[in-house]
Amino acid sequence: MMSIKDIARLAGVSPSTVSRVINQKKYVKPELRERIMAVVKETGYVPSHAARSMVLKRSFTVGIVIPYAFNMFQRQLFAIIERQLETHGYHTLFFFAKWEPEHELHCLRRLKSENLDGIIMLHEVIHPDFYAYLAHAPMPVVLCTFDRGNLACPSVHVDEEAAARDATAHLIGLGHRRIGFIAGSHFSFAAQRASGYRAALASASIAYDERLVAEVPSYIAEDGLAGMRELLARKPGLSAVFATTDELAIGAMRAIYEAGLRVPEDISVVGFDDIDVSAYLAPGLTTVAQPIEAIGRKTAEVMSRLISGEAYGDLSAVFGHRLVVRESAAPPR
Amino acid sequence: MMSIKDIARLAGVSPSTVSRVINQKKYVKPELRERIMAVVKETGYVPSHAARSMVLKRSFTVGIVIPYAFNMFQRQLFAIIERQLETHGYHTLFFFAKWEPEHELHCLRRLKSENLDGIIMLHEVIHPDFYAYLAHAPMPVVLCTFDRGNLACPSVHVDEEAAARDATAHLIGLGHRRIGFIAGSHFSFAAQRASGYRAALASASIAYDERLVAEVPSYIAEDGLAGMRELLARKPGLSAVFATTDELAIGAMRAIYEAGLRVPEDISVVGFDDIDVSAYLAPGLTTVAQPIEAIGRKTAEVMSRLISGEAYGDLSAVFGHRLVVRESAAPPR
DNA sequence: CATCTTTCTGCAAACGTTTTCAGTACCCAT
DNA sequence: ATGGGTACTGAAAACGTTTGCAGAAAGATG
Repeated sequence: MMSIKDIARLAGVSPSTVSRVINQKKYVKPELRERIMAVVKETGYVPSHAARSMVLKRSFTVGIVIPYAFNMFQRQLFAIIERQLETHGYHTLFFFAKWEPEHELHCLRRLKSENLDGIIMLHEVIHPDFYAYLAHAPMPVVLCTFDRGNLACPSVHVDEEAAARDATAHLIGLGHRRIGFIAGSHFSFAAQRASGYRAALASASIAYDERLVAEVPSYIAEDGLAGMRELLARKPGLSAVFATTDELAIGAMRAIYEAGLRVPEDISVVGFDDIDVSAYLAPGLTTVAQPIEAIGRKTAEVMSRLISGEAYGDLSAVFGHRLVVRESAAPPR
Repeated sequence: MMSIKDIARLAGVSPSTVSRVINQKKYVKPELRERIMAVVKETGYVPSHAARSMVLKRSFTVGIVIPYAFNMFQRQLFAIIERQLETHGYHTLFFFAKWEPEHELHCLRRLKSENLDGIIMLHEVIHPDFYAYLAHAPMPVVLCTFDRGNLACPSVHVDEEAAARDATAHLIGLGHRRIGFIAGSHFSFAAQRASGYRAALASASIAYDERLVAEVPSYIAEDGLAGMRELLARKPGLSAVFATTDELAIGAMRAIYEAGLRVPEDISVVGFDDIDVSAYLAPGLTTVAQPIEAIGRKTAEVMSRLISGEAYGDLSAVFGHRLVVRESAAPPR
């Protein structure tokens, strides 16, 4: 590949001058500038990122750690963050982390090797070494969609518990009393949504019944299908179900359909996240929407400010949620 | 950050020796090796990717160009490719390209700057400069999900036209005669699927009627909704519709639902891609499945072999498709 | 005409690695 | 003792950039 020396040779100048032209520094004779630019255009020369990042000791790149099996909410979110970071002048490097300590270590190694300008965690990890690194990382760290008390970095998220409470309360308000719950695992948002579910029941003086709860290992529609099948098999006489994510809700709706029942006539369904497809289902999925665009923008903005040297101060943000009422939840018959 | 010199100093050896230990070369006294490894462990030192890639003139990284607004099929596919590349020992760098020539140029610049070991195109581009670069790129290029005659690189894909023909023929076989089509744009797969639709009609001696065709700008459910609404508004008396992608089909199903009609009783729907969610819709979406796992594996394998120096020979692969019959298509009433 | 800026350019060092080369120390066979 | 491997180690160059420094040329000021 062409290097800056080749360009210098072709233009009959020194590499320093070429560098100055490329980086738009002052003090280069217009005539030379033009001649060099012409050579650059013609050869299609682009400076090596590696060399550049080595001498500048920064890469203009933000690393973003996301779950290997990201769900659609996360998919939308990281696309937004990527776009926003680009407008702030940063590239984005993705690190897919499996839910396995050793793979996380592998990720961590790469993370360290890339001398990033910042790290966005869109994913909670298991390995303590990972958190230990984040706590003392030489670059800013921002947590997105979750919080972690013992980590002193800003975090951007919604009040998951309150949101789940509202979703459940919506079903209660419609007159439901026997409300199933498809619970997720691993991540703190799952626990928070679960406790929102319980809190809503409690404030309506409805006893918590564990026969109404199915815990599933992951967040894909398949798990929602399995979870709902199990719930139906237990015959706890439920008239509604709240799922930890929209994808689980979609699977649950399928299970209800396969059981020969109808949504919402026989069983109401409420999800969480308001992923793109939820509005296009038939019936449309009632769900609680996170302000995904705002979360993504804020995350990128906070990161950008931290990189520019702003203090950690309190850049955290907790956004409000919004119940999106569609057709999948109705009063019980 | 810690550099190899720091490790050398701490272990009381020269950087060369540390390098040899890290890269598991022979000829290092076991005692030294241990001492150095201990320091590496303790400090959490990881070699700089930039410095490494500069001197080795390779980055062990494959770039993958995907559409900015990737659909769910592409999302599944790039996750598979990423996973496979990892097993081959390569990292993956994502380049999101918008459907705009200038943004493609921006991508191209980054692509050049990263001294990649290979490039996988999961996305067709517009700008001729981009193709010009690919044609003479100093690293292997593999096209995935599309082909391009004038580019001498391997490509991995299905026979889009045959697949679309089968999908349409399925509807014809069920007895449909007035079959709508929601056509996509930009990409060659859209044109190929469209010609498959026409070919199926032709072999059943059904006249092509452009009032049955709605062209949409993108591939999200929203476009399927709009396209189907338009088709219904034209009142061409259709009893079935074939959509260029599953996401368009989902939007179309929603439009049918909103019109107070039912799938498949009033209108049958067939999609293309078999994305994850299609199996969980109610009714399940009849669609044509691409062997996504095989496509992803093959793409990564071909890339890996090319990087290892294998000749371009004929590494291309055309995979077969499979019609997945679910409940969204039935005989007309 | 001398001096001082200002504008411009190139040399050389630095960034963090890998690898060639030259060397040292040791062992073994002459 | 001499020679020749073999096992090991470090100095130094190289990769492609940026930038501080020095110096040159030109213009401005006294």
